[in-house]
Amino acid sequence: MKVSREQVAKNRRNIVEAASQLFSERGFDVVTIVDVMKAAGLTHGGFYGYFASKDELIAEAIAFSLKRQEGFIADTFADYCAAYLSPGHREHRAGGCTFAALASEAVRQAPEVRHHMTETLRDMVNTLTGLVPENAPEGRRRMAISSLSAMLGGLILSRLVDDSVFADELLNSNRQALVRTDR
Amino acid sequence: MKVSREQVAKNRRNIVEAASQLFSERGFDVVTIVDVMKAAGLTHGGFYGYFASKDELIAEAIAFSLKRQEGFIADTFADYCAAYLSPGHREHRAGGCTFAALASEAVRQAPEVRHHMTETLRDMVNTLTGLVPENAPEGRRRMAISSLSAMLGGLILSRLVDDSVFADELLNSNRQALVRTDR
DNA sequence: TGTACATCAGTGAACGCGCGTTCACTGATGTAC
DNA sequence: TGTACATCAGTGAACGCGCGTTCACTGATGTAC
Repeated sequence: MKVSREQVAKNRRNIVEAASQLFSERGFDVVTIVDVMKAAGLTHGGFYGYFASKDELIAEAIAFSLKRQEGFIADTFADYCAAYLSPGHREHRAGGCTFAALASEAVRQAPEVRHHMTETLRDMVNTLTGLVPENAPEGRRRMAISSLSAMLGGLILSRLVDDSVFADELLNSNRQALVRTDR
Repeated sequence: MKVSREQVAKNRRNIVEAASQLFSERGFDVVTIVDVMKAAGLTHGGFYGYFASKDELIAEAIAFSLKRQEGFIADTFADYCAAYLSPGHREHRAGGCTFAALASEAVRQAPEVRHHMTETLRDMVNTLTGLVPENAPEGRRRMAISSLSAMLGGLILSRLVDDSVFADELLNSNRQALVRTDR
């Protein structure tokens, strides 16, 4: 049955948001269109009224994930690191860092998706460059890049490891190493 | 047709090695058994004479990848970083670091696979702890963990980015940040 | 050492299943009068 | 404002395809004499 225009807009948002979360949690290949539509409260048949293909949904879902990620701001470098390297972030794959969630799979997506991720990463580096506690300006950007890399790697490893003590150590050691270089 | 015992052993090794490379390049879900068997010079029907399931192959292929990875040694911390953060490693997903290649997908594999990766990571941390240029012993382990995280994150981002200048910067900044902290 | 035969690794057709995708149909929406 | 009808979002059955997996068959291997 036909639904109202507002409902259509709402459904579209629900589909993209559900896809964004499910892809981040389980990956592009594992999550099916049936999964996404069910999570959005619809049946699979209606999908192609909104998107031309699963790939189109993937592109839009990643765009949504990246946009939400840009809303993540911190007042200080230490706050940024503490939030990124927190157990909460480790447990919350769906709403966390897109790069950490889809790290090794995103490389194989459409050029447009990779490009969008590249530009978002550029923004993140610039943002962090402004926060980094370092005097020399060219050292600041370098430190932003290395800090971001360490946080990403640390979070990924912490999620992978099956020993909770080791997992916590991976988070804490990275945080301590990053804030220790404050000077 | 039946083949000799040596050929059987050789075929098994070929299957595992082909799987290891293909999984690292393209991921577990994308690579099919037909792909693997073809790469090993066989047809798909023979697969189940060697393995009970695709999951069993995945476990063995990862074990192979991790074992090969353990053969990667460096004399100094700087050498280790330079080799890991090299353009060659970035381009060579198939034979490179398993953690970087399968970062976000390995989490969803069998507990046994995650456990194996955990123990290998532990070994890598210990190895690097011995190489790290730092006096305080408890600072050495922390530095090994943060360095490994930064290298992993840096390599993953460098592979993801669609701008080669930015990709190189991600590698170089990480390397410089790591060797600069030599003291 | 040579021969006869049982073994069994490899082949390729075939299976069931679940995926992405299509489509005829339904019935609420929203427009025209 | 009320009514009649065209529109079209959502449904669920159905499609083709490729996947993991099975199996009857083949013919080289390796063993028993």
